[in-house]
Amino acid sequence: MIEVYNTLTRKKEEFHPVKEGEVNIYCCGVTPYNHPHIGNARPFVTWDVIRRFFKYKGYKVRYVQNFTDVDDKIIAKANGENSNWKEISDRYIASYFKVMDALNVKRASIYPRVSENMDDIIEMISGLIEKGYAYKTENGVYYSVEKFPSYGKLSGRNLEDNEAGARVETDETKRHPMDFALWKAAKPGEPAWESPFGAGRPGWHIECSAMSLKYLGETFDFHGGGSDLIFPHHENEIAQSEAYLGKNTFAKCWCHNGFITVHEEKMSKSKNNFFTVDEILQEFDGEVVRFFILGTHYRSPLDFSKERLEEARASLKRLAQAKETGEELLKAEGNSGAAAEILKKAKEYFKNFDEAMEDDFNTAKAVGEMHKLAKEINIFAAGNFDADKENFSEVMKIYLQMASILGIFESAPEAASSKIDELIGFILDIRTHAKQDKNYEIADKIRNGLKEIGIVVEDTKQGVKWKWL
RNA sequence: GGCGACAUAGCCAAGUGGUAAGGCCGAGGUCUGCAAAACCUUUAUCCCCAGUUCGAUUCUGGGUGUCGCCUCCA
Repeated sequence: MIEVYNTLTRKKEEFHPVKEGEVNIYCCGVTPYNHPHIGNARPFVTWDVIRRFFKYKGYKVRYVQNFTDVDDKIIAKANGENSNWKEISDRYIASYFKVMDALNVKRASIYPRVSENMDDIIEMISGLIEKGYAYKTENGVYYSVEKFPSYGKLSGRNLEDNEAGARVETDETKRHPMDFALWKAAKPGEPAWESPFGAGRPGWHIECSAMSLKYLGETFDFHGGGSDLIFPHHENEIAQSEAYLGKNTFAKCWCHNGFITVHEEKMSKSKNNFFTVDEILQEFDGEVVRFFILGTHYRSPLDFSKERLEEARASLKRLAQAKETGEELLKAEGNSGAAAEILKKAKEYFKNFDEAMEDDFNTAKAVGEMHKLAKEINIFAAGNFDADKENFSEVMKIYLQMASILGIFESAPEAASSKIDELIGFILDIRTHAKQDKNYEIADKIRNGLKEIGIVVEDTKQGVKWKWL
């Protein structure tokens, strides 16, 4: 039984998939206006492990992560360096992928961008206006929070509380201070798209509602992101989506990770106390950074420092050493040492590991169980120059299964192979979910690209398969 | 001011109504010509007070402290 903490209900809930055998996840991605810092990376490493775990459990996982590629900060940055929003967002999206590859984060099923989903966003805004949840002003289109009675249910606020703390700067054209922009009317020097309510660009929150609906449907299993997104971003997403759909069937479970802090203070771009992943990678392996993040439960705060990273490195090294020791023992001649006892222990530790992961993805405990097995492997290897191969290779399989769920110790071929799997999955996904013919073209493009590097993709009744030429 | 989270060994970090996983550092040891590396052994009564209970670190109430959200933010 998998239990996951739901921010909406403030308790752990039993997981039951919306669709049998599938897990559908939407995680808010980045606004690409800068290189990702370690705090940005946390949710993606977290969800990467969650995805791996569900996959291990036999689920088909569809994971959608957006790029907010049209945004105030991107525009500001572009204007600052005499560039344009597209160039800026492409640059930092590339940087994002580079960093995620270094952290061994698997690619999402799809990375929708605001600029590529404008029609769906506009359609949703139109719907909200028609249903009376939104209104037009000279500045754009606003969502009327007073029309949505359960506004505040995720963050545990009510409109009065918010008013008390509302900032001084108010927009006179809004009906309520908490009303938020769905569409911002075009301004000189800013990119704009045509719409029935005038040229302009989307507000921040509507994109995630529109794109999650488009790629995951009306109800899906998990919606994730950093806990700073609870209010207002996710609160607003709920208001938009549920008002638009006319029912409260949006994300079933809301998951929020804690922050990475520096000297016990939240790391953020505005506080200028951040460390980009790039600069950390100068000194530490991506695997170490990943392991550092997994050493603490995802909902707890995690204080960043060089000392913590060094600790993570030492701890990870111990695990790596045990892997080598075990593998060497397997290669050794002979087949006499009895490994039945250690296999029994390995199974027990794996059960603990699995239960830890089932309990709100407790990676910190899971890592502890892996260490216990590492120690057993070391002790066993010290006393047996020739092991009972059959049982001991089972032990090592269990050990590597733990590693694979955590996403560590993946050799280059394994990583490449898993990347190919992702791409194939992506093709399959497009075929299943595509609305537009254009998407089939993309699938064919990927297929042809793979062929160029020697991989043949075949359609079968069981799905899409691949092999080396 | 409103809402919320957290408080476990030198450091980091799990966890449970019946006397506390794991890691790092330190100490001792094995091995080695010495050293290093590696491995083994070893280190706590859980912020304070009151209550519930046969029994609380774990539940309840109160305090203290730290952090976060309420403004862009993963």
